[in-house]
Amino acid sequence: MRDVAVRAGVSTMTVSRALNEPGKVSEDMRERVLKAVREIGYLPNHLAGSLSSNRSTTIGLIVPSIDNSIYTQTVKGLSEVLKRSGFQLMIAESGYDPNEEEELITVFLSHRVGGLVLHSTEHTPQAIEKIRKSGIPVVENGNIPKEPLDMVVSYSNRDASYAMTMHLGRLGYRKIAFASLYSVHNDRSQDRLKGYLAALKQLGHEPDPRMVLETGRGLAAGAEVVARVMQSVPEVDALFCAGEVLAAGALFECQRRNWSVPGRIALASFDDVDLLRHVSPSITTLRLPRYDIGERTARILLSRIIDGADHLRGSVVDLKFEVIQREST
Amino acid sequence: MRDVAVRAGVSTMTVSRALNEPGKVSEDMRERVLKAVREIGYLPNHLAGSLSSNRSTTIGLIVPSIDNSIYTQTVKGLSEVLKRSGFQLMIAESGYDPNEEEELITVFLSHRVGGLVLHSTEHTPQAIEKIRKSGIPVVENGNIPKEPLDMVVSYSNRDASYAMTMHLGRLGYRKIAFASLYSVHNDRSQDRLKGYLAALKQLGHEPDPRMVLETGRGLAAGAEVVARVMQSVPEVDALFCAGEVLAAGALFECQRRNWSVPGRIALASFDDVDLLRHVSPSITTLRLPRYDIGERTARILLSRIIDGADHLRGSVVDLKFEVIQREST
DNA sequence: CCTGATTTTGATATCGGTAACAACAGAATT
DNA sequence: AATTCTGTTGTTACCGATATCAAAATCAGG
Repeated sequence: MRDVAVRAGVSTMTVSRALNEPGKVSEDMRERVLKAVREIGYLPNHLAGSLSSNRSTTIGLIVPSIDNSIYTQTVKGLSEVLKRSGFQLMIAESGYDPNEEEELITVFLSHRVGGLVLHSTEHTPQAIEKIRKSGIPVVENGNIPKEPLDMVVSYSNRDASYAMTMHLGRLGYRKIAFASLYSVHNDRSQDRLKGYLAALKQLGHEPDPRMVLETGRGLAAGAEVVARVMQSVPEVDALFCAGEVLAAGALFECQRRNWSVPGRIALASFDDVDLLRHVSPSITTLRLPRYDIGERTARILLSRIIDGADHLRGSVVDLKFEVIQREST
Repeated sequence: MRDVAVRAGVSTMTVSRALNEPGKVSEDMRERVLKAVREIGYLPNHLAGSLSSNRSTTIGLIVPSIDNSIYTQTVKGLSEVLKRSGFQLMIAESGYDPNEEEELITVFLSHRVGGLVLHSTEHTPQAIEKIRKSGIPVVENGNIPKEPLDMVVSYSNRDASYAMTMHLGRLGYRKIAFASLYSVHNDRSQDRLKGYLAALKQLGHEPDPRMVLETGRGLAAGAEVVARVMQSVPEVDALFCAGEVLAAGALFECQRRNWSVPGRIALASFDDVDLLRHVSPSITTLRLPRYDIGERTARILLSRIIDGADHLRGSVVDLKFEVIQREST
């Protein structure tokens, strides 16, 4: 930058202003500086800028697992909005482990990120303490927690699960089984279970532990889960797979075993992934606002950082979801 | 840091050393500093550190599209290795646009990343110039380009496509159609086509423009493409879908139309995604070293950055792939 | 116990910018 | 014409660390 200043015959301060606050510099001065910048091929040093101004255009994002197709839409929404404002995204994965998350939060704070996006809503006390102390804005967006850290942009896992279970009940299914991902350190799973149980109660169905299952991710897990429940509770007439592509895996297994869907057993899913629409029978599912979550998260974060919109502190955005009735129920 | 130094009754330099070069500081001194760090809850400022030392622990990654399941495995491999060495990942998406890529490269260079990972292998001359000038190590990993920018960790799209086409030929298919993603600004697609054509030549088949198709991403695109080729070339007996889940989409379409697979038409795919294994018939495909690419990329980059392994400059790592024969061919 | 070698610690400049305020010019006000 | 205001540019200090070299402390050998 010194070089640019010399070449343009001005002070570094003027160069800085010409580049970052064009309004505060005269027209021809700006021209002169930009010319020098071009001639020298000058690249501003963002580290120095952030350090000096104590402002950062980097946002830290922590997801449980990068290779989970579910989050990618949210990341895309985040990324697109942030990019438009010249912000960068630093991404790391916590592996569903709060301690690991804490570690990553520490690293991100060290990097002086301007904001933090956490998919998980379960954090260690130390992590919470550190974030509080740092004072940077945070958005949680995997769920709507009881005690938000700061801001929240999400849908309610409990409500969505409740809605789908009620939907199945209204369609006349009497023995509705429920499968979710493992619920340790995963309050999304826990809340989905709560929604399911609340709906059963509302429907007047008796909950049956044999019809509440947990499993891993992937098509194989879905296959396993439908086989397990058919075996232990033959009279089951519907299975709500509250996780990723479990329902598709279940469907493939049903086809292999010649269990008609939805005749013998109905299947419902969580999340509107492409696959569920294209199998036959197509699978009833919930459409969740994955992309919107990312977009809104970015917007609200930018408002806080750029506009200093302090009234947004602690705000909770509960985005809507939708039950999509298809052939499998 | 000043606070820590005061509290421990030493200079900031000693604090810095105690934290970053423990070997250069006496045992009890280190203890005293660490104690002060804990008491104060001191978080090092990474920006200041990088600025001062002119070293960076941030790696920039540019992928064409974040929501592409194909890349997530690679990102995971990268992420895991980098995390272990205390490096961070900055991710952005170029939207398959070299100009956008150039812009992002500029931003990353401004952030003084320690290394760059590019999935695309097509860059603007200015982008190349800037990277050269910056002197940071770069890895390309979407393909093996003719003229690498620096290092390459990838598999050969051409070779993989060739291998699958030859596989189909050896199985006895005579009319092998080929579908890929749009090839503008996508040399992966272009190379896959080259591999296909080379194999046809080798097999002594006549290439037929009606059997070479391009389409978008997703299951619907796969469905469309199989319908299109069956319509225009009824005697086609195999379709090699060289992109993502196209083959699965094609399979679903075949099932809807009652075209038996592989009886009426055989299907082959690119990339070993879970889905292809679980449909029936299961789909013949290529297993590509997606995770390994990320891992190796990270390793080679770290060698260059940490160990200054200059002999690695310009090295090309061609990772192996594998044809997986399944029921669909 | 002294000398020279080796650690260990500290002082100072610097990395590349921006904040805050000062200086100056020309325009507007009186 | 003197005064005030406004807009533009410059000066200086500092952001929070590390590099570099100097100083002090420790150690070994004679």
